[in-house]
Amino acid sequence: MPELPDLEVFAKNLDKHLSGKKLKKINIKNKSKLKSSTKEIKSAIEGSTLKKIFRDGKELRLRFSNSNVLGLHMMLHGRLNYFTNKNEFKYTILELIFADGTGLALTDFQRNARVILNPEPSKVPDALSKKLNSKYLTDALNRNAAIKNVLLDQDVIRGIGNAYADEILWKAKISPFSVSRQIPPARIKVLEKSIRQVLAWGEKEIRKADPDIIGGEVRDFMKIHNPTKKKSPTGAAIKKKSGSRKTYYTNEQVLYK
DNA sequence: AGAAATGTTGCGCT
DNA sequence: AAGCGCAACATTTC
Repeated sequence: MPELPDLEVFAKNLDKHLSGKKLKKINIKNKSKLKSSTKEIKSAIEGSTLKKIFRDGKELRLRFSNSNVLGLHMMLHGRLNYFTNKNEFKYTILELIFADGTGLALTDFQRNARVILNPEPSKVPDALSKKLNSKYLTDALNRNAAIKNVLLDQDVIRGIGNAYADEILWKAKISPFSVSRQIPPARIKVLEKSIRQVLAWGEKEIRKADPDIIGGEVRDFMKIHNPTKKKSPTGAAIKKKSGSRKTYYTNEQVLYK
């Protein structure tokens, strides 16, 4: 269940481990969520050398020497696993086998992880991109939706998920239920900073906890979106609101409405 | 042992 | 008619 900081660490670790290797074979074990045909994917990248693995929004991308790109979206439960010789993981969606024998398997017990050949470039800024400046945010927030929903909207900003949205809003001292249009300009600037700071902090904490991680999750360092904590670092009681996703917040956050 | 978790899509209600 | 909330996806982990 990775969010942006997790994916950022995975991408860097995978890149270090796999870049420069030649892809010998790709086996697609589950086609249910596939947009392109197996044949198209195989002919696009088999025999090509992996140049770079990076993150874009909530996707991992593998770019090959012939410029073809394989996008991987983990959805809720997808994970990546290395193997040698034989892939014995359950729920495999696809496996990549490199010329030196290294294997990488994408697994998902829910079978929702997605594989996309040559994903369309998006105009929506990534949460860590420079295009996400105060002007963009001010325009994007000019609507009546709750601010948390705006942060989670991948058509507004790509990469923020449920847990980090709570952390970001606590840091910015904005209630998740604030009407985004009512947030004053000075607060929007604080929000902009908080997005970058919280995501960078998450990445650092994940790497500290598990330097070589390429799958799964590290969450226990979270200050607010954390079921084991009762109080924020500044001593306010953490409240929870259930919905389709749980929201954690405190009274330290101002409700603009 | 039952609830909670995570992202996206699509639908229905207001 | 924008915005919200819910169900579904299916299993693991606590």
